Amino acid sequence: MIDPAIPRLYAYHRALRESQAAGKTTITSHGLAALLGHTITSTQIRKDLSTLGALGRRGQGYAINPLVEQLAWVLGLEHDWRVAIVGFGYLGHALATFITSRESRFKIAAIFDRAADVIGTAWQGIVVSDITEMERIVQDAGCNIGVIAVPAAAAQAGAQRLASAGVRAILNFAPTTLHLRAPVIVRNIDLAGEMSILTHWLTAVDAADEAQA
Amino acid sequence: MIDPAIPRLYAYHRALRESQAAGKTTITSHGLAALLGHTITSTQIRKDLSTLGALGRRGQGYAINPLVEQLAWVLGLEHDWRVAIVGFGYLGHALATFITSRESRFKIAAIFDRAADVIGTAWQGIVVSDITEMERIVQDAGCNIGVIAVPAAAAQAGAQRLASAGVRAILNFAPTTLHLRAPVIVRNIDLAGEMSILTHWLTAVDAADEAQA
DNA sequence: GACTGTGAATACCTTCACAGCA
DNA sequence: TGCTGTGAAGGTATTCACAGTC
Repeated sequence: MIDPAIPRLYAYHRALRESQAAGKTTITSHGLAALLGHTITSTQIRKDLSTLGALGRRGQGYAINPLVEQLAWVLGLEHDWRVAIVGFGYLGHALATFITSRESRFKIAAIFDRAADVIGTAWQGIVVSDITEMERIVQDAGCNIGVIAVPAAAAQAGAQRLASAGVRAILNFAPTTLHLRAPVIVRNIDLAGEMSILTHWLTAVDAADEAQA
Repeated sequence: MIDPAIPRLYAYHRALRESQAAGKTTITSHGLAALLGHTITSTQIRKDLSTLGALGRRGQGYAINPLVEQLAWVLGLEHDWRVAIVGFGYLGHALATFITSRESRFKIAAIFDRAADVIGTAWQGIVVSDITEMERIVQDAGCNIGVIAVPAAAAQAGAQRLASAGVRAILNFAPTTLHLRAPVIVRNIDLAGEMSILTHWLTAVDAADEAQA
């Protein structure tokens, strides 16, 4: 469903923009790999970039500016995107701040919560609305991306409302599987799952150490 | 570096615990696939589970209880883990709540921030300390997992402090590449990167629609 | 000399197909 | 019959090796 190159392309985009900000104008595939902490090989980088067209100069490296532009284009970062946040607790709040501060192409266009004491308050000029009004407000605001930041129990209902309002891309922070039939892409960010990867690795390393001793 | 089966195993673990809570005692690979919204095939599930040992009964399915135990063991969820949170803004706060509420094996054992008005305040009995004191406090508290929830500019310094205090697993929410030489596993959760995957997909779908029209 | 671009080789992961059991 | 467990097949992503270019 999703090409594994895309997250890499985004990583390049980010690293290159940092280089750009630092005043660099060209970079080699090796240099980029170093910026990324050698989590990606230079060969991989060249393969990925070559699929975007031949943007490098043999013997020289890549010109950063056109590369950043090309990557932004492929990643869909040339449009503006309007984001609806569902759930405005600490997490929702953090995400709203994060999204707007980092990537100017993303605008928070609607915020929803269920708690009476949160509804009606405003954040950056956006009034928090009741979840039951989602369909109407999401459509009026023209949101095309939804972020689920509610507890697991409320996630499915929230996602359905987003989908029926026409949102086709959802970032889900609730630790539950969303069941949607519509053509919606869902990215799950499962904190506990990520923690498990760490704990698995830690125990695996410990076991290896003991076996060696 | 990390086996792609691990996130799946965690997904099984989660779904099975839900089944357990619902009073079920056995499940088939098909049933589990359905719980997961068919994001994983039943064949894949059987392959994964068979690597843990032959836990199923042919013709019957799997007994849930031993399976959950086995999965917890493989994932390292049998120990208790002590987590240090670096950065206690909205995000750090959200993560602290999330981690403790969800998985009883994870205890927040130390919290750090740089802002004077946050240092000294307490959360669930844990006093927020200055980042400069990290080495000592992390070691005293016996933290084995660190969570980076500070802005990108401060992430590298925080991670280095964690690593030098002996933390070997870091969950990084800052949108930057951490450069650590020690044997530390880092999982990056890059919100903007995830958003890019969505925007790429949305633009790709739009392009396909237009081509068809 | 240095670095890109890419066909070929490899390694990896997933799916298929079916044997084995209750 | 129903479902697991698994060798074999298939597909996909990564790495290698080197030709091509500045």
